[in-house]
Amino acid sequence: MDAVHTLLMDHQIKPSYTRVKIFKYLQEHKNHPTVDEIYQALTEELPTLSKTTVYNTLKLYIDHHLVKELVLKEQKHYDLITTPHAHFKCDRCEQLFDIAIEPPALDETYEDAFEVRDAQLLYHGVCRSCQRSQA
Amino acid sequence: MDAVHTLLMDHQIKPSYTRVKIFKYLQEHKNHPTVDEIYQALTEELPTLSKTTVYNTLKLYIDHHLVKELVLKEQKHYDLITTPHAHFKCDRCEQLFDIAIEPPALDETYEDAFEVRDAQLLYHGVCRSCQRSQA
DNA sequence: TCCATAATTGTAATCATTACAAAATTATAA
DNA sequence: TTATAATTTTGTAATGATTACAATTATGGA
Ligand SMILES: [Mn+2]
Ligand SMILES: [Mn+2]
Ligand SMILES: [Zn+2]
Ligand SMILES: [Zn+2]
Repeated sequence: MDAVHTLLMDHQIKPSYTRVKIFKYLQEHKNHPTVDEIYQALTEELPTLSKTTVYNTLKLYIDHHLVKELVLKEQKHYDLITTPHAHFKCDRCEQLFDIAIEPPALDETYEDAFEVRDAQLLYHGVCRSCQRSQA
Repeated sequence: MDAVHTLLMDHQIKPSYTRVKIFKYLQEHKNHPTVDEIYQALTEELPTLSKTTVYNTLKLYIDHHLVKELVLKEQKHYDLITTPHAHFKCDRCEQLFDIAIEPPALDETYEDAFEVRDAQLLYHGVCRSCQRSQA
């Protein structure tokens, strides 16, 4: 038996050959690969693999909280307020709210490894009025 | 004299009619409008306005740190590590690094206004090796 | 007025993501 | 096994925001 098999089965996901391959690729490449990187890497071993399958499979894993999507950009928004603050985006109504929290500074561990020029802190969830307008 | 005029002039930006209009729109709409929203709102008053101009003008303001771009999504990346942590993205080499910082929790002020389901903390800048490979 | 420069426009290209229907595979039951 | 249903995978086309770029227009000084 395979650990990935049992993990997927625990989540009611049928461990098809392709799905297991994609999962194991993520296990062996923790450096936040893109869809294209996953596709390019696996297409040798799985010559009939399609990119849609990679998208579909990742969506499946994300829905089961087995994989996290790093959402780094989207339709851009513009803010005249250039002082540090955070934002909350409602996943229902798509509204964007200001949050008066500053992104934390990097501590000594990272201080000389990275020169930070900008930080973005984004919360996702459901805003109050959208919570109410549900049952 | 106009405050926007002088502000732009201070930044060596010629305060053309269009540029002033776009800037004032941002001043009067602080809710993080998109390019399309800006364009749609101004196209009545400026019938010959083009979206490219909106893009160009915003880029100009961003370069002068008069406007901040909210980068909320981009080519997606996938992370098998679903526990809270932050990321640093190098603007030169595009590499993505893990940072062992948890996004701060929302305090009482926001606690019952927003139901947070996810948080993303992203730092931008230049990584060590890219700093070195410069003069 | 003439000319150089800058600003603006419009269209086409790019490219990641999504939609969707067809094809292939797998599971289930007769 | 064979038929049938359900699921998985595929391939292509659509979407839509952003960018590239060349053409056009406006501006300001000589
Ligand atoms: Mn804001
Ligand atoms: Mn990570
Ligand atoms: Zn909402
Ligand atoms: Zn770098």
